[in-house]
Amino acid sequence: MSTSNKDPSPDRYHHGDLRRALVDEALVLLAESGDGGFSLRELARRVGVTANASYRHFANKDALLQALASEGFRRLSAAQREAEARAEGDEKLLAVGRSYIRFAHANPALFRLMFSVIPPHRREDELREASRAAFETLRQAVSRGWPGGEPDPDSVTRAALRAWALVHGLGQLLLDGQLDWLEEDPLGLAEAVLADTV
Amino acid sequence: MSTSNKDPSPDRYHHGDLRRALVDEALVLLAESGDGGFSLRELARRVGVTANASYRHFANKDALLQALASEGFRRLSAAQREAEARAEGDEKLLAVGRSYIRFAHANPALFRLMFSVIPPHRREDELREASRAAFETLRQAVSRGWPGGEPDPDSVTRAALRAWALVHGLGQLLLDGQLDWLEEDPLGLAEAVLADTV
DNA sequence: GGCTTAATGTGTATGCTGTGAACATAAGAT
DNA sequence: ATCTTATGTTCACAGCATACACATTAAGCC
Repeated sequence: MSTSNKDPSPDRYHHGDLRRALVDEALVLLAESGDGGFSLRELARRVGVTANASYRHFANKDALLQALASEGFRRLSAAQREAEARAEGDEKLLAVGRSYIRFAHANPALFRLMFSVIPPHRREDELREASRAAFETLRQAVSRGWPGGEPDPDSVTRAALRAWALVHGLGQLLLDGQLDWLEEDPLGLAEAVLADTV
Repeated sequence: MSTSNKDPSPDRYHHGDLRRALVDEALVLLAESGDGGFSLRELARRVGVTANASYRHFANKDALLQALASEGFRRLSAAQREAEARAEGDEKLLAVGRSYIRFAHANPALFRLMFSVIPPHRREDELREASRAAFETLRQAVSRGWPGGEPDPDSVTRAALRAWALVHGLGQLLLDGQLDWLEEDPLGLAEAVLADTV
């Protein structure tokens, strides 16, 4: 399992696949630092390269963050699809909502990056597409869970929006620590409120 | 309209009431800068004082932010009470929810500061009390809107949590720009989804 | 009035950050 | 072998939070 397809010897001037190494380590660093303490310099230090080396692969810090956020949306989308596939009948939509909350809980800094740090109007192509696909996954789940036949597309969108707002609110409260005050564990509380509502 | 109760002449070494001046201008600066671009130095520049002067009144940047967040919770609480008082009968609870969303919309950076920038476990006394009071306001509204008589306190708390999650999610999506894609104005869309749900 | 003392603002310095420009080195094509 | 392009390094700069020593002012006491 070498870090590159060219099996480079150590201590060479050129890294091999610095771009991938940066993204991989950035996901780790982001998880460790909360999104405040994430710096390009610290990232470069960890990868074992100069602070400015990353500028050969990303125009600036924001471009790196866009790549991370895109990766996040792809993983969220995958998690939602798996949850829907695994659950049975009426439980499917609830399972999709739960997977959203769990994703937030498992990846707090990445979640914030995806939704709050980079607002939609600053998304570049890759990120725009990845986020669109993630919402579409949710919308499809809502559509397939529709009671009775052949729903009107606008109604589906509206319902998906409503479902999104709920799980997003729960996820946000959860990872802002707004739910840790009682004996219950916060994640469990969030999931219980979701189950109550749906 | 002097800046102090002592009516100081201009250009004096001592400011008069620097602490209040800092808080007031900080709220303006916060609104202008989004919460990323808020710096103590810029704030000091605007108030016409050295960067370090603020350290006589606040231990550090975080202490200043705590004061701002506390002020935010007091205003949110007041907005919710007014909304409840102004509305009629069944509309009361919906009006409270709407006021929450409107507060977020009108004060995006302050809202983020209150809920995301300073997590509950880092709140100092003043802020802890102010935030507690704001949630209590919402809880009371839910309690008074209860159908039938004498609700069980735990049920009320659970229902308040559910209502909170919904309006918080809508507010968050709204001010993250996640709702500006269609013809409709985002605030209107958020309020419509709220009205659908309640 | 004249003195002391505490409150408050200033100056200077440190170590972090993102990022631009010039340069060095390596890899590939001809 | 030489030229070109990709990639990493060095140096430089401005802005940030913040610590420390100092200057200035206001307030209390005689």
